[in-house]
Amino acid sequence: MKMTLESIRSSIKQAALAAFGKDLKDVDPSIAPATNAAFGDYQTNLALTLSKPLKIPPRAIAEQIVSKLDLGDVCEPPTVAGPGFINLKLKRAYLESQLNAIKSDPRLGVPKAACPKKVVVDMSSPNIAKEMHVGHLRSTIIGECIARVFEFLGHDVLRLNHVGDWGTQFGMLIAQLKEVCPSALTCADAVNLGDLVVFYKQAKKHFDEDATFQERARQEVVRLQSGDLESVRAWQLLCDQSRRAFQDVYDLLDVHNLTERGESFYNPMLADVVKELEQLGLSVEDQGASCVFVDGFLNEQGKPLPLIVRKNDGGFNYATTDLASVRYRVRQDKADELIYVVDAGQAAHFAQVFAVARLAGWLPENVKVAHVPFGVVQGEDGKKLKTRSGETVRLQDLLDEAITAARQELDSRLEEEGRDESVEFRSSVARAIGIGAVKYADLSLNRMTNYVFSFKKMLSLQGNTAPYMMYAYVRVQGISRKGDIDFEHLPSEAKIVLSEPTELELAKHLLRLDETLETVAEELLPNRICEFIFELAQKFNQFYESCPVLNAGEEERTSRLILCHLTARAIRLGLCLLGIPLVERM
RNA sequence: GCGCCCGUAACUCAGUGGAUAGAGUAUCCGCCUUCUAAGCGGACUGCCGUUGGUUCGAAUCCAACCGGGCGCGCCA
Repeated sequence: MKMTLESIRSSIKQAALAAFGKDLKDVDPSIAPATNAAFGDYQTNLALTLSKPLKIPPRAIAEQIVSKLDLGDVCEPPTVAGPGFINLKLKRAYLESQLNAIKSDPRLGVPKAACPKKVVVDMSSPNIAKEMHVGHLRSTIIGECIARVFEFLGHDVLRLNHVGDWGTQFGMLIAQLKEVCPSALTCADAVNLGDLVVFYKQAKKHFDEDATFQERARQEVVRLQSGDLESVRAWQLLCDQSRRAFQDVYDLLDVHNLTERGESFYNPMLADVVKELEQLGLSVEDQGASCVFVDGFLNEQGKPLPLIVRKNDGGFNYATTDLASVRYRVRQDKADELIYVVDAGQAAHFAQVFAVARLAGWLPENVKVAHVPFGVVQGEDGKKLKTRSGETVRLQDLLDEAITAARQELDSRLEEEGRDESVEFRSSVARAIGIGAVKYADLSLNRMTNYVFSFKKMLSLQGNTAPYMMYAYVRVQGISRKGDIDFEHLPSEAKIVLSEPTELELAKHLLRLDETLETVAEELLPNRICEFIFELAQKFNQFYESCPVLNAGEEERTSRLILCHLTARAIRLGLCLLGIPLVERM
């Protein structure tokens, strides 16, 4: 359908040139979807924009453009409305031919990128020896969705997990374990992640209360950082233990190909990052720390705010690591686009890091960089989500609970409908619905807004939810079972014929998939995909309601079967890009 | 104090320069002898936080203010 937009654009532009001459050769034809279906399918407000520079009333401009306009077989004759809108309506025959063209296209008419890019997506980033929580959920699933969209568009995507696996807290933890649970430092599986979290909390308390323990913790940091074999081995065990717990969550969320490159990965580069900044004359010593000052960043006294790249104790911090990551991803990974899916609270930090990276020349102008921020997940009280007792909610528990709730819902519905289904069926459907509901509830909102986490809402199976989408898909599969239809092997000469209004609506929507995905890749907003498939599911249900499929006359029957199949494929693709599982029956 | 984000229907949210501002939920009224009613149709609901400004045109851009969230020099 991109072809459609392109061809309309160029037609409008040619008409404008023909009517008003070469001054308009750089004009943007500003084609937009119609604001109201009654006006047609697309509109342009070009005449209103041109009125002032041309000193001609907009309506007259619109009429002159229309008189020169040749839209061939694509649109009905254009009309001028209101103050000077030009309304365009796609021809039925054109829609039919477009659908006939995409029905045998595995990509549903979405072209691959002409210039594939290397895209690095920084996502998830949990901390070793800590539980994953809802903040990681957002980063993980938003990042995964963005990664899948770029991949589908033909780009080369590298998903990176910037885990928190380094820093002073490990000294604390190791010192504590030496005292209370030395086996954890020498053998695998002596403790699980839950135990580690407890030890971590003990360590923190101990650290705050006991000066001699503080000293021991610091020595452990030094030993670890100097590469002491025993310390490194202990650290690796801790990391492995956490990694296994993370993997359970990733499996549940269907996240794969996530390359772990934690903070420790960048250790060997940090000194050089700082050195290069010095050589470039970008950093200065201030209160014993090495700092880079960039215009426009101020602290609470209104004084210039530094980006500290080496602390006064000689150690490096996360700014150094993040700078190293930018440099490495451009130099070694040869990235064309860097995406950091990190909560909105880090916006200032990333702005500063990117600014310094630009100054240092590590981020050339042709490399795009984007911090993809997202809002906080709140509890019913409007504060950051916590359990009743004030603890962080474990992501694993949250997902388990969603599956359990979905299972209860399913069981009671099956009983109501008098259906007898196997345990395997029940668990796999409950899992798909539970996980799908949590993901969809998150991805369907604009990622910038904070949202209130509510099982009741996200598992409610009505409205703009994953199950609604799954249900539309299941309905199509139901047709296939009932009519013994093999969608993959419909007669190749079969043609789409559109007659009913709901068929036309569904057809037009199906043809807008590529515009949608292009927008998602530009704006990095997964909720646009949700919006697209939600409207698709709605239009399908309307069609399903008013157009019999299996009982229709022969030409219509096959045409509608194709329409059903295209819808199912589009929903499947949309959900797949969102990372949401699908079921054939539910 | 400074910076960033947010403020749209009773509720949860779409909507970043165009025509009468849209969905879902909730509420109410209809529709199952016909492919799964987790559905469809209809009704109801709005000083788009406030006040100014820019513009032919503003929920959208600018300024100030009010209310909420987050961040702001050695944690990451």
